[in-house]
Amino acid sequence: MRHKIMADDPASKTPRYPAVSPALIERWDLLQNELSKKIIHSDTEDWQLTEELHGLKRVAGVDVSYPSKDHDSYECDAYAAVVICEFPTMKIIHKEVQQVHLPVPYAPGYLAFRESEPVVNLLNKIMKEHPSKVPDVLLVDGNGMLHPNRTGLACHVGITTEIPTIGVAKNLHMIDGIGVTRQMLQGMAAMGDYVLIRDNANEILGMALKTAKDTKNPMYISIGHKISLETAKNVVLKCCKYKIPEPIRFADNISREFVRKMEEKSQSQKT
DNA sequence: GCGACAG
DNA sequence: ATCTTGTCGC
Repeated sequence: MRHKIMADDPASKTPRYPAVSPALIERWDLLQNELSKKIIHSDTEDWQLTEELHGLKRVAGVDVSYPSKDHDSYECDAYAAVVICEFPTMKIIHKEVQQVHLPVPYAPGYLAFRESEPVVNLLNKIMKEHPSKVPDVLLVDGNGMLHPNRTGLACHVGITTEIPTIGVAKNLHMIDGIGVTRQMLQGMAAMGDYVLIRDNANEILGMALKTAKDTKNPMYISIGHKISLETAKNVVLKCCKYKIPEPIRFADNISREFVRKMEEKSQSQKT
């Protein structure tokens, strides 16, 4: 059962998010419950068979950045970016950036309905125009199975593109009251240390993973599609030079850069 | 009892 | 997600 979210609470003085209609939320829940049945929780690719990930050639990161003035409105324009890196060197071999229109707001638990379409479109473009550069695995900023309906953004993107995906979140999303306490994280000292996160039925949803030596907070990793959590952890660690895995960090930088340029341009047009 | 909630 | 300065440490 889901917790009530702030956007649905009319008594809230300062709603954190624009309201999404209950009817739409209901449809989204149904869609996610259907999608969750299609998730493949295990390794399906040859490169996933060894600890060294022999045969893994390309890892991509995706991100969407927003203009500061629009980020809290119902719909807005944004920039989506996909950066493909060579594995394991993390050298950028391809990037795609595109201005996109997002027709619905962010609502906790339903990020995919805002961001998955633009991301999938970019990946489709790559498959069509640069088939030799299609990534073997995709790191998605956000959650996979570590999600109220076990179907976060990474699952949506993985199922529609059929590319193995991993959810990589900087913050923990509240699920059925499950939190990660300081107590749970206190043993994590070295890069690669982790704590499994389970739901009330004791099913493993993901993990808190220490991805760099000098970070206080872990990253939250979960599977999206066509990969095991163990392999997902392995991929993420091998992509990390800093706290954020390189492909996501690059995609973040590039999409932000485009937002900045867009804002400068609209500013100069006013004057 | 209230509040917590990926980006 | 975005707004933002300095500051502590290797």
